[in-house]
Amino acid sequence: MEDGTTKSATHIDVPDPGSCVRDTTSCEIRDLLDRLADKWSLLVIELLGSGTRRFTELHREIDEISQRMLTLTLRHLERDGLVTRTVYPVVPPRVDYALTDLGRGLLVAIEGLVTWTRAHRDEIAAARSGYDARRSSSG
Amino acid sequence: MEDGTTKSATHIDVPDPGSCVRDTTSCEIRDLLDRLADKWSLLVIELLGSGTRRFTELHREIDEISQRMLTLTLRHLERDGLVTRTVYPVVPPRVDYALTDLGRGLLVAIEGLVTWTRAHRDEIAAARSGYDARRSSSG
DNA sequence: CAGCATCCTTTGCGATACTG
DNA sequence: CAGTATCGCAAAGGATGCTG
Repeated sequence: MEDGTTKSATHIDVPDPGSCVRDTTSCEIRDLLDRLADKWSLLVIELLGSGTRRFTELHREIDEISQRMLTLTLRHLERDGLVTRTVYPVVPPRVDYALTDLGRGLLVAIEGLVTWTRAHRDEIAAARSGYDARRSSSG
Repeated sequence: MEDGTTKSATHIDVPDPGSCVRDTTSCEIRDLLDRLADKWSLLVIELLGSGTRRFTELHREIDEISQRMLTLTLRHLERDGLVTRTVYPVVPPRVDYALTDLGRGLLVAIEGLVTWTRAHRDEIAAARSGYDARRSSSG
């Protein structure tokens, strides 16, 4: 368990996600998803976008997250070079998390999507209602 | 199983994803993830970005996808108003899928992320190598 | 061709208890 | 405070077989 060869389910062992062979769009999207398409990464990035946080601060701000998933998410982001982890050798321990330049660049791209979502929420809701109505009434 | 009340695991029954109560960023991100953060949605949207496709064409172009997941993904996107599904009453059957205007708008936002990913692949790969090296050599 | 239904495996995640 | 280790469940997704 000391090296990366052994697969561990829960320990802080961040395996190489979908190392994609060919250089297709499919690959890039898979890459993107591996990095962001989990339950918490985007949210953590967004929060860190407004400034450095300690572990517990993040935990409080999200609070539906378990410490396990917060740790896992942060390690994942750290590994990808999106956030920095700074440990202060004090008691009680203090660890700060912040976005890197790379992470801030990604945040910008993410904001584009968030903005789009915000702008088109109603249209999507309407589409859903229409779809559901259509298939429950007749077919 | 005829209406939407019964939860079915595999049938084409697209339940309301995370209907979020409060109107926070957290909510919007959850919404965004519910729509895009599965294994195939982004890829399908990208493909349809270059033109209408039939079911089988999509299946061929992705080909690691199962028909089940392709169907599920398309229904999901259709329900959200991102793609249209056009059935031609011919034998053998023919069904065309295409992006809606809404879907094309989303595609633009997605392209931003894909572009970012493409531009920073190397940095991320380097960050990973560094991280892994650091933690396997000393700590 | 374009699905639907069923079974089964895998993965993600939460809950909980423990530690430097 | 900031984690780590283990357990267990639920949801996602794959494989296969059947149908109009």
